[in-house]
Amino acid sequence: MDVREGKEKFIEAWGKMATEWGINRTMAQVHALLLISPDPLTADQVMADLDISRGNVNMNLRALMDWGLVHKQLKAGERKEYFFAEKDMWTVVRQIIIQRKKRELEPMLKVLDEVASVEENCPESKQFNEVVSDIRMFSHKANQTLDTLIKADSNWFTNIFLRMVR
Amino acid sequence: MDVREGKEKFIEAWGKMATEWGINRTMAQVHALLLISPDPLTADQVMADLDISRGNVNMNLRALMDWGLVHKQLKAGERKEYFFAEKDMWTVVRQIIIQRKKRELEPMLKVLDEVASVEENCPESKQFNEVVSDIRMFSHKANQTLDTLIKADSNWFTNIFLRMVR
DNA sequence: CATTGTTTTCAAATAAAATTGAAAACATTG
DNA sequence: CAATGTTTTCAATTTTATTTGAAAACAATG
Repeated sequence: MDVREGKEKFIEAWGKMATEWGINRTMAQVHALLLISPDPLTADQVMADLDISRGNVNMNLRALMDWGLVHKQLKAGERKEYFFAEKDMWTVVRQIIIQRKKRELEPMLKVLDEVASVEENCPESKQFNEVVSDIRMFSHKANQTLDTLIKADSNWFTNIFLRMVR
Repeated sequence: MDVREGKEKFIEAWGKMATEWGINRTMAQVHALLLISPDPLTADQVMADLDISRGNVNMNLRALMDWGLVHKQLKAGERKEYFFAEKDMWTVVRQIIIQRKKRELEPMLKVLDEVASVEENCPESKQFNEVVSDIRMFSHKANQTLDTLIKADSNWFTNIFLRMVR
């Protein structure tokens, strides 16, 4: 297979997977493009490569920087801004965990904690409390585990994987 | 807090979280409603409780059954069909892992394996192969780990959590 | 401080996804 | 097998999310 075909397939698959995980397809494609590019790219290059508008590129590059997955690089003597993606996969995954945890898991935990104070005086409230308590414990455990994961280094992560499949 | 308020908050939060994970909000709300209901519900009850159309209820109930999160119950002497959700959280999570792995991770692995055969003859293809190889290894490891998780029982899962945060 | 190159913004347009509702299909019953 | 209760389907509609593109803002340069 040649690089061009490989790149296309990869960018397409990365974008498709993203939509299944609630992430904008184009944002993921910009990310994929930068991931596999050996050098930083300008907004114009991304525009041309993915055939999308300047505004779209700008918005998605900013979003990717918010997620900590892409960084800006300024080249001496040039006015254009260059962008490159974090390439180390463990750092990428860690960054995604940090952001999704903060944006999604933590607000959910807050709601679960609030909602755990329902008084129990009928079958309806009994079932409700049981399920909420179950999900709540589960989520708090997941939260702790993710905190540990975030602090861990790449090797430790690999070790956990190995330990789990053993 | 009273049950009504608790239920509403929970259903809303569950639906919101779902959209952030690429799952239809209504599907998640139907799931939430059945999760916290002490008894199986008919399509009509779901319709009334969530104030959505019959067609919508039908489609989402079928989708939830596809995911293995909801089951049908037939009551003797009644023509209506009743639906109830799997309540055990570990089973719910396992079911979601099984389905998402099959629908998303495995196709992605297939693409990564295909695309790993790019010949390496320029900086572009070198960078491409490095990134793909990295993601590929990572994903295969994740896949193995998930297989182990799926086979594991609830206690084993708890133990892993505990082991990881220790 | 005007010119030029570049980035950012955001209202409007477009595209994608979800929902409705009425008709059709199906199933049970007498 | 007609009447009735129930589920399923799907074209049309509505809602939501994404994208565009042109104007405004910004920044560097002479």
